[in-house]
Amino acid sequence: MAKAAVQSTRREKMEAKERAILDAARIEFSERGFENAKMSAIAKRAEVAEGTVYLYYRNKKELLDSVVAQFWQILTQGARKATLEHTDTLAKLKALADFHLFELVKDFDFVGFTVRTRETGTLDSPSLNPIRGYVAVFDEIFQQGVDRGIFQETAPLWVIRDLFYGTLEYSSRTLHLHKTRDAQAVTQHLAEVFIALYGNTKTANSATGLERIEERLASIEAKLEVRK
Amino acid sequence: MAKAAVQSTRREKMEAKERAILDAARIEFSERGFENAKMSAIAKRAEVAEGTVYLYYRNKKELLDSVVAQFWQILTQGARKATLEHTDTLAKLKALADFHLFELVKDFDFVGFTVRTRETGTLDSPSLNPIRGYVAVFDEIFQQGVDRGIFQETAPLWVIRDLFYGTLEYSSRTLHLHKTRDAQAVTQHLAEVFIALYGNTKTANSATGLERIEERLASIEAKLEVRK
DNA sequence: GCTTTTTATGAATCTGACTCAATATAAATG
DNA sequence: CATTTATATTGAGTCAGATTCATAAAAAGC
Repeated sequence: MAKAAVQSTRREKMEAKERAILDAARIEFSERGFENAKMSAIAKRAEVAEGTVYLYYRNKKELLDSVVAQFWQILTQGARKATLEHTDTLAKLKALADFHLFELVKDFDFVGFTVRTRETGTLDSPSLNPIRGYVAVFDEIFQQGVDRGIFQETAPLWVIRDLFYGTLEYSSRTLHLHKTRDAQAVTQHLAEVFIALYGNTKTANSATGLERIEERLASIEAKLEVRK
Repeated sequence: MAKAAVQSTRREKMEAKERAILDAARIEFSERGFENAKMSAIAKRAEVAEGTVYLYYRNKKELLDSVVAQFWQILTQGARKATLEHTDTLAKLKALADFHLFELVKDFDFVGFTVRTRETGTLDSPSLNPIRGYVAVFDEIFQQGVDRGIFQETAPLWVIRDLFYGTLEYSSRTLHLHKTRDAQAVTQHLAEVFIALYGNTKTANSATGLERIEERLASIEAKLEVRK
């Protein structure tokens, strides 16, 4: 009994230390960026010796990876929560877009180097997994829309997903640069894109059906044009 | 005369040296990435002493900024060239998308840290100007489409632009990770987005025989699908 | 030619990531 | 509880590489 208690205390101590280092790193990286973040400062913030950091993380880069992974995990939780508050698929999508964009702009400086990590990572890099979990949130919502018959997959899912996240991520940069611009304009527009492009005509009335036909015709014309 | 010749030779020498350093830096950064690029290696490649680099560029970061600026300038030239080969606005847009995506995927590792520079830069950072020049290419094409009456601005231009570049940039990451995926799927889809969303549908038809028309449309779409 | 100004050099400095021999702490054993 | 063994922590020392600066070379001015 006593033995178990001691052991768990030991493990807990180490876990607490690891968490302290990770928290310290997140703060340091956020405040200074990757280059200017000092391992010594992280160690001091976490109240451990410099060498101790290296017992938990192989090097600075790996520490960053862990911080980034944690960031995406927390983001995923938030996205799931924000999304569950709605039942309508389009409302869910809008909520996800709003949440995502808001978070990206809020933690902009931080997200900056999470992106870089993604870039330098290879396909099977473990640092990609949290991001996979995050994009899955979108996939599930869209799939639900298809199941419910209000969306149709007019393009490969990954293409649609990339349009969604790509637009939001890029927009977060411009919104960061131009504080006066309205984030709602982006998500609102994105919602319209989804209605116009993937909205299923079966549920529509005859008046919007006509518009859909015109769009489909235009789309076909474009395909023919491009193919030449 | 002799004096002028000497002066110009001198300036030319310095300009050549500056170019040599910039070229050396571009190669070194491309091959090793920012972190692993060594200033000493850049100096050696440019055949100057290490200290000389610092006469032309304040530090490593500023050297990177210059390389990035050059990159976007060259990209802008290429985009203009690719775009001028078409007269139809939609074809121009498609060409720009294809060019942009192709270049991003090709120089993916390099683009990686150009993005970071953008992120860390402020609104009036000079390193942003080349990117401004680049996005202007899109703006001009879209504006032309509006003038010609085939596009309508259903959202603020910056929102539309961000959707365009955001989708492409994000997709370039996906394409880089999944080599098997087809870039055409992205640009094709993007072209459809533009038709569906911003395409001007002035030419309305009477609502008679709606179902017959829809049947024929489905048939045509199916044929197109098969041809892929 | 000689003086002044500009440009180039690379050894020396400085910073910060990372290592490792020494030390402390906890668990196991008797 | 004392002792041995295993594990965790420390921080001074190493090392790589960016940046500086006293000195030298080259060019311009006179």
